[in-house]
Amino acid sequence: MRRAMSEEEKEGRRAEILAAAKKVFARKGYHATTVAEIAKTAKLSYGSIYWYFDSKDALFHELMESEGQALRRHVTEALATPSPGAPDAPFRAAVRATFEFFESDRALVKLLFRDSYALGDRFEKHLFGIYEGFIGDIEEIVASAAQRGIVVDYPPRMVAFSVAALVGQIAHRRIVTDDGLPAAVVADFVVSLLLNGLLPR
Amino acid sequence: MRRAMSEEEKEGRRAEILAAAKKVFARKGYHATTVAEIAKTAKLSYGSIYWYFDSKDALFHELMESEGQALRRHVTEALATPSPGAPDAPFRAAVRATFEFFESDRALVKLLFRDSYALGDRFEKHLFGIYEGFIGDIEEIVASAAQRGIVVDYPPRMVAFSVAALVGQIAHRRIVTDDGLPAAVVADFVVSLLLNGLLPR
Amino acid sequence: MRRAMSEEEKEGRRAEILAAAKKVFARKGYHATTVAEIAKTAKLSYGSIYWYFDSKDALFHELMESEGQALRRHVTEALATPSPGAPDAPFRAAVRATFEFFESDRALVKLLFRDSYALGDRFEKHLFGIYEGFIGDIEEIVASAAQRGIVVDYPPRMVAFSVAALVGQIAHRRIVTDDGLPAAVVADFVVSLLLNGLLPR
Amino acid sequence: MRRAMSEEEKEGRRAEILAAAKKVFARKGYHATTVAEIAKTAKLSYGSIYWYFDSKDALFHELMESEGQALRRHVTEALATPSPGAPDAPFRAAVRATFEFFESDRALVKLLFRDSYALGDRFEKHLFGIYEGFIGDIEEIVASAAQRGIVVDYPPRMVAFSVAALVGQIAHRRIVTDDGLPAAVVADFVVSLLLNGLLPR
DNA sequence: AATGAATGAGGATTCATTCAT
DNA sequence: AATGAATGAATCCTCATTCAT
Repeated sequence: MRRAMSEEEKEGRRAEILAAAKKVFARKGYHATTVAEIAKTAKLSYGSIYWYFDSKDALFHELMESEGQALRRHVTEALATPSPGAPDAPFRAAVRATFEFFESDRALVKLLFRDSYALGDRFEKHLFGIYEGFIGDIEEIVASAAQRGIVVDYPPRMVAFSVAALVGQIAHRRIVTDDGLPAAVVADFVVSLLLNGLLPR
Repeated sequence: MRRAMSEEEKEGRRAEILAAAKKVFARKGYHATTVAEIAKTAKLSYGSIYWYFDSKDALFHELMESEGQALRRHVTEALATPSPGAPDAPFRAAVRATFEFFESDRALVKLLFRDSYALGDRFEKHLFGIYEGFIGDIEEIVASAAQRGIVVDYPPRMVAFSVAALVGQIAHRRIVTDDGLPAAVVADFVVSLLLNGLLPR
Repeated sequence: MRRAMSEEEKEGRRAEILAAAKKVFARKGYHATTVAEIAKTAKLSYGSIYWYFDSKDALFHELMESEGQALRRHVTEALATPSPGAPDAPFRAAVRATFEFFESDRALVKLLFRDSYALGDRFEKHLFGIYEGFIGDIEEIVASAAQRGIVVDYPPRMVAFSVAALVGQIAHRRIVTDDGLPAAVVADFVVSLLLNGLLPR
Repeated sequence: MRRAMSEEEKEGRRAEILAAAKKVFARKGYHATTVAEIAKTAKLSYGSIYWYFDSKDALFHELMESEGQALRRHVTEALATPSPGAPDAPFRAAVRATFEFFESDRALVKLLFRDSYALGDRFEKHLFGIYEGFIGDIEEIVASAAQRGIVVDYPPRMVAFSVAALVGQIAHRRIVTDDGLPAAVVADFVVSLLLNGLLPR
């Protein structure tokens, strides 16, 4: 009989499984991923996954949740760094930070912009919970910018969603098709499109 | 029907099946859709589907193909209608036509912006064939606008993709979450964001 | 409305279908052969087979029957030709005729020595009806030879079966694997083995 | 059993499944046998078969392989036993051993001389690998006998095949039709036919 | 805690056969 | 007589989940 695992140990194991799952989901997509392969990648045996997670579904949900949080954390941190100069600087920084985060983590992009669609109704609600948190972060920036007249006066939630969607889609496309463009050019383009598009003329 | 069918009749039956499949796929998503349910929706028996299509996969591919073509046809037609006034009018018209087409066919949106991810590698290549056709149409407009100095000078394919992606994502979001906004407002917003974003200042 | 077919016409059609079936069964084996392919090979439409035959099974049975009769006819004719000389001449002739018939009709061999096993119990009884007829023909020769002291005194039915089986198996093997031997050598071998084996010392 | 199995235990379970499969295949033939029935016979649930074997096909292949090996082992052992007396004794012993093995295992005979034809091209190559091994064993005996002038000088592979085919066919016939003969008489007959047939006069 | 054998529901696909025309 | 669309039973295989050890 083995001794009880401490909470941290258990959390550590969970994190390992989540990391393995992320890798496999990203490579194969939700449906083509089997629990067996996640276990194998996590160097765990077949059924042990179920000691840490209730189901494949639950594992996926939790993965999405944690990835969503990581994304938010990253963007929030980027914004906390004071950006000098122009009044549109925070906005610019947020867009750039998001894009760069996506560029640095292709598996995340696959998860958010491909696999998140895999579960249909079963996930849609939950996904939107996560995603909406992120959108909400951006919304705040947008709203405050709008108040100061820096951004056109459209429903801020929609504006925020547009930002997230555009950055995400472009990042995803770059993974699937090779556009041959340097990341910097694409980042400039996205920032420029959104800034120009949203700043009042 | 148990007699020889003319080519048109046969095509008609195929179209019925495609329509049924579209309905079911849109409601449930690719994986949750069973061939049995498509058959039932098409008021056909199980195996008859296989008289008209080689497999569930093939049926899905063909559906995507035909939906992609319908989309392109719609946008192309909207552009053919001469739009009076400002030089950015064709561009504006294209964006609006796309958005309106999406608004008018929610199942199409589900198919293009959710189920198209369902097949993973098995479909990615084919999907991009279809989708890229559509992107290519937009690219032409963008490129010609860029030449005339109406649009900022960014890689036109990326610009085109951004347009398609943004319109699609916003339309999709409206289906999944109720944003409570009138279609006209959203259409204005999209057009404005893209036009302002892409026009040189 | 078409005029009634004469009996001969109908028989002709049946024969065409049987010929087509023989070709396809021989190429693919019973189970891998679909009724559709038989119809296609016979240049007939899908369901028409069922106007001439009750089922795939019945078609196969009838085919085997007619092939079995052809085989018997051939061997009987060969024996009717008076063979001069040695008293073992008729026996020799029968073996040779059988082998040559097999060499000349590879599809027949596939049918008799491969596909006849395909139906399991469903066919075993019937097959043995056919096959036993052929064995019976040989048995007569064997029995009369035995009476005249030309052949060893073993149960004639078993002797007859051995002859048929050996010739058949060797012919079959030549089709499946290329033994590189001229037919004449193989024929000599078979005749020699059987004759020596069965003649009293 | 829901605990880790040792390698031997696992092999044991595989062997149980193979035994169950042998029984069912022999009774029904390859195509009429369902995986469900094999599972039931092995007192396992449906999907468990797939824990041990990749497919029905693979199971069948492996079964044939192991049966082929058992056959060869048996004949080889019989030959290893020194047989006294006449120089043709080893040959006589081999034929007898083969026949007796067939008599003692009717399922084996069904498998080798009926079901081996069931898979068509999909199996022909593999079957011949197995069968040819067996033929090869006999060939060696034949070739050495031929060198010593004990056996007529015909292509030894063909001679070997003839031996195997004749013994097999006769054994198979005895299973399907009741010839009413004691095994000893049939064994004598086969040995006598082959020996006389193959010894030089 | 961990293992991996066992389970069985679920779903795609094939194809002989039927039958309206 | 002939057609070929329609039917649906039959079966293989996958894989999430359970559970004895």
